[in-house]
Order: sequence, then structure tokens, then C-alpha cells
Amino acid sequence: MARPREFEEGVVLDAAMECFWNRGYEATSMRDLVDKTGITGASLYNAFGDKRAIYQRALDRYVEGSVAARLARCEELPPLEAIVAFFDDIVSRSVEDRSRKGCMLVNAALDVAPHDDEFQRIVAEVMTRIELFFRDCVQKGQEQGAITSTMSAEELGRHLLGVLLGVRVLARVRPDRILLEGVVRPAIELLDISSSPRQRDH
Amino acid sequence: MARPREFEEGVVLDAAMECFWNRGYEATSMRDLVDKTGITGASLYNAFGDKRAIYQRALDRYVEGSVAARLARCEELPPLEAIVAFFDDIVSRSVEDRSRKGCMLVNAALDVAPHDDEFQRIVAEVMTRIELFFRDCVQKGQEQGAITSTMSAEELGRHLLGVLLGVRVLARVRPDRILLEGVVRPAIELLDISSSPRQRDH
DNA sequence: TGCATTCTAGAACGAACGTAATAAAACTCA
DNA sequence: TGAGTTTTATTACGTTCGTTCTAGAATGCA
Repeated sequence: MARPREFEEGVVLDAAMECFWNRGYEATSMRDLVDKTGITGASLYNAFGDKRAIYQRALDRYVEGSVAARLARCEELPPLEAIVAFFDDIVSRSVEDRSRKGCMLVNAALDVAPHDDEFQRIVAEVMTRIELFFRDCVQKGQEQGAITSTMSAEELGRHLLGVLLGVRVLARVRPDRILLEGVVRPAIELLDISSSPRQRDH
Repeated sequence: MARPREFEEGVVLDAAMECFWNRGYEATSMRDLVDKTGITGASLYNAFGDKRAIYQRALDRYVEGSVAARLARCEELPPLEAIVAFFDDIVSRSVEDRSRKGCMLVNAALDVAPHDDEFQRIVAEVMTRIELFFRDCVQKGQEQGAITSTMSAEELGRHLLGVLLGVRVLARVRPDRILLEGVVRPAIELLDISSSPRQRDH
């Protein structure tokens, strides 16, 4: 019916994601996107709309490809191991992240979310997904007796979300394994059933 | 000897700080600064240099006026109270922060630090100051028997820094008191001497 | 084969960017 | 008072911004 596309949307979005992830929204220009994606501006506008729409698609792709994928991977593990594996992965990736891109979701939280209601909604939703992942892990762990019940699963889930975001920020400034593991370890020990007051008295 | 300034540097820097704090480095233009500071571009360049230098001075001013001031205020309190007061203040300010500016230091950590070695150094240094504040509080609290000794002051200090940064990020997306307090409370309870294993056996 | 449609390429748009240049204004000190 | 110095105001510079336009190339279907 018409001339076919000469590019694959996924490949182009991966390149665009790389740009925005690296430099943020404002500091990435359409010319940068043209260079890195390898297709012309006309094709970008034709396929996606405008710069903001490209960012949105790139962020969506990041969320599904990085965040959701990690959640899915960890959800298959026993609850406490899931939480530990989650943070191990984050710390390892943060330390190895030579270009200091950090987490695109966290970047978006400070970059585009505060001045764009839709982005704010999207970022908030994804963060809630992560919070609920932690909460569900804690709850299951509590039921199985693997995680302390001295605090509610809701609060521990929120705490773990906060620790995660903190690690992500710190990693962009001081990407040091000792430091990042030091941030995480107390949170993991907090979950430990053996230091819970329930066991204290006998 | 020459024509005197018609503006006060502090007032101008406050206005510039407001701009950068609100919108970040890239999204703030020299014209924005001219508008908000009330002085002309020539005066800005004459007094400070270029845009980057204005940002640096504004960030310095933020650090001394907000971060360092808060640390000084809390350092006068007993160790555990200092930590609690610190987080209470952060959470309250975050919830009341209608314009969602967040913390300029955290914004700088993701905005300018990753691509500018000097900013990275400055931000890292300030974060280290905060970490050491927490560490010293914990250490004193441990010596006084007000804070658990089941974990090292180093690790607890790092953990508290991470939680702080996490709260700052989360607040820009979901500025909800219940949520933010939920992030913080487990960290405070972690410090509690009464749930430490030291007391478990007798 | 030609018509309709969708793609690509590249130039070009007006607007906004950070910065520099120019000249007038306001002060100190000789 | 006038020479010297610094700050102010305004204009304009060259570049880059996001976006659009114009042509032409490549397909499916009649």
C-alpha cells in the first residue's frame, strides 16, 4: 500500500533511550537523536510525533525492559532471596556503570516528572509497582517465618523502596561498592528474623 | 574608585538559586536569570562569569544555607534526637514543598554532577559531610547506650544517607507524608537499642 | 502501468540559546 | 574638574534549538 519503513522501531527507541538516559531530556537534542538513531528527523517525527513523545516511548521501553524485567526475575525467588538478589543486582550494575547513567526512572523522577503531570503519573506508578513488589516479598517472608514481623510489610516495603532510590542517587556521585553495600546491608538485616524481639525473651 | 554595584550579590544569587533549583541547569536560560534576578545580562556576566559559574555559586549558597545550616542545627541535639529531628524536618519540608523543587543537592547529583567533574566532586563532598554527620551521631549514641551497637556506625551512617536521598527522590514524585514516614521509620527503629540482640539473652 | 500512499532526505524555518560588544552612567581620587 | 575605573543598559552576534516543508523514492493495488 505504501513505502515500507527502513528501520525497526525497537532499535531506534533503544538508541533514543540511550541518549535520554545518558544526558536527560533537556540536554538531548533532536540532532543527537538523529545522529544516534541513524534515521532522519523527518522519520522520527513521522514515526513518533515530537521530542516529548520519543522520550515517553523510550521511558516506557526502559521500564518494561529494565524495571519490569528485574521484578519478574526476582519474583521467582523465595521472598528474602528476592529482595537480596534485587539489591545485589542494583549495586553490581551501579558499580559497573562506567558512564554513570544511573537509573532512567530515577533520572526521570527529577528531570521530567516535576513539571509534567503525565510523566509524574507514569513515574509514580512504576515506583508504586516496585514498592508493592517489596511489600509482597516481605509479607510472604513473614508468613513463612523468614522475615521479621516486628514491622508491617507496608512500612518495610516503603523503606526498601526508599533505600533503592537512595542507592541509585548515591551511585551517580560516589559509585563505590563498599558505600552502596553499606547503605543496603542494614536494610537487609532489618528483615532478619533472628534479630527480632519475638525471639528475644526465650 | 568606580561606579558602585546597584544590587546585592546575595539577593541575586538567591534568585538564581530559585531558578536552578526549580528547573535544573539546562532548562534555566540566561534570560530566565535576567528576569528573576532583576539585573541585566551584562551585570550577571560581569559579576559572576558565565552561566556555569552562576550555578556553582548558587549551589554553594544552597549548601551553606540549607544543608550545612540543618546539620549545624541538629548537631546541637543528643545523637538519636538529632537523627530523628533531621528526618522530621526533611519529611515536613518535602510534604509542604508545593512547587516540588526537592533538594537542590540531589537535583545537582543527577543533573550536573555526572557530566562535570568539579560538580561531581562538590556534590560528593557534601554527601560525605552528611554521611559523617549520621555516622558521628550513631557513634555517640552507641557510646551513650542510646543506639544499638549490633551494626557499625559506619554502616548505619551510610544507610541513613541512603534513606535520606531516597526520601528526597520519592518526595518529588509522591509527596505523601504516610509514604515518606514509612520510608524513614524502619531506619529509626533499626537504631533502637531495645530491639538489639545484645538485650536478647537475659 | 499508473494512482494512492507512506516513506526518506535535506534544506530551511523562526525562535531561543549563551555570550560579546558598545557606549553611556556613576562613582573615586588626583 | 577631569582622568580612570567599573557597572549598567541595549543591541547584536553566531549557533543551536525543535519543528516543518518540499522533493523524490519505494511500495501495494487497480
